[in-house]
Amino acid sequence: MAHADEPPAEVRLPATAWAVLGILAFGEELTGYEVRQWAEHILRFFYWSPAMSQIYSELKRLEQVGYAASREVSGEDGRPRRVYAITDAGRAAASDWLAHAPVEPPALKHGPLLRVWLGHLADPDRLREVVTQHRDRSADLAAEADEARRAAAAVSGWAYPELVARWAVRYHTAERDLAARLLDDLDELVASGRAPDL
Amino acid sequence: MAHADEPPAEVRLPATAWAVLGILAFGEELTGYEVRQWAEHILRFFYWSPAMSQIYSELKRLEQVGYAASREVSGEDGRPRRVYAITDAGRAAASDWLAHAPVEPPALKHGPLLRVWLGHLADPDRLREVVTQHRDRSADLAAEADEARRAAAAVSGWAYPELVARWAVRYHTAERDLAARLLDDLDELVASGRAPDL
DNA sequence: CCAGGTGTATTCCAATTTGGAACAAGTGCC
DNA sequence: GGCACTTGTTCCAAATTGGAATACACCTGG
Repeated sequence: MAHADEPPAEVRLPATAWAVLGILAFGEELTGYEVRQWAEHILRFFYWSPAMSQIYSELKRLEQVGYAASREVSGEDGRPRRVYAITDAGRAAASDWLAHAPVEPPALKHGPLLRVWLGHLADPDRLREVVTQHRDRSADLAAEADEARRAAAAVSGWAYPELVARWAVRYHTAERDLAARLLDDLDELVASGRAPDL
Repeated sequence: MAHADEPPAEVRLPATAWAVLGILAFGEELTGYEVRQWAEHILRFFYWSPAMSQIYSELKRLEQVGYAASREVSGEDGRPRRVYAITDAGRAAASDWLAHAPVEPPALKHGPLLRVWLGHLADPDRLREVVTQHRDRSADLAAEADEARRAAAAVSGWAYPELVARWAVRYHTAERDLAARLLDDLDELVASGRAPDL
């Protein structure tokens, strides 16, 4: 039987919660809104952007379990806002999670590829359009990731985010190239006449 | 005011529903269980594997809106099972979706990278371990995708799935290489002594 | 000075999606 | 005959998402 003075059974949190706590772990006091902006800035290159509503509810949960603390402050405009900061317990829990939690494999939902997979139901020109769009979007993302990388490089203590941003540049560049090659394969398929009709 | 003989307002379905309908669109009558297996086989390389429960509920919904039809048959073992097939309306709706629905950008949740991003909270050896694991898993996935590619190549009419499988091989190979480079960057960071402490 | 747009900040809700367990019945192995 | 495994299906609670709604402050133009 478990006795009472064991370390409190680790609270099991979804990855999203850790991502939010991770943002706080960079040390600033942030509002939910600002957490959202950080997520948009960096996280989005490798980890979807959670909905506002989810960020706010995660912050509340983090506070409930003692990993974050909030206080009400009034901004320059006099409006009250609630800022959150990570606690020591939160930092410890995050470290523990990093050290011990099993790592989920990357989850990918690739809309453009799903379309190609069902290519037999579509017009070849439409497929080209879908893949072209994806290629261009990937190129844009790579450029944006590179800006994020430069921004991270300018901040001391952001060596890891910089590394991740460098990875993100390469990732989205690879996506661009993969899309370009897919486009070639698509053209070749159509040219060869082996494309199943719709 | 809309009049009654317009084409029925397109039912708005989540992408998952289209993926399931897409599996049926390859023409076979399948049980929910078999749909699941197909998803495991191919879809997983570029589109998460939905939960069993979700597949069954999507099938029911597809039947409700008339995109799929089911009948009860008894298998070789005499047990009753419900098989689903796509209808003409379903095929038309899928084509229409392919042709007109806006394409969601790929959604990625990269657990391993999230860990690296929070590297300042972790032991460098642990980070190496996480990334190494990811690199090896990617290599495995690339090999498995290559098998799927060969399987698809053997079936006539599967030109598009084959194309997608080829893309998947390249994608997971790229992931493997990206992980390897990240590992190098990690080592370099630690060697340079610029790694923020935990 | 008031309307309207934009940025900050937060909350609420319905629908989606997930994970997991539970149930059931056949098959193959020892 | 017992046991594990595969096929096949259902149910439920929880997590997650998206979207809209609500404020208030600031700025711009008429």
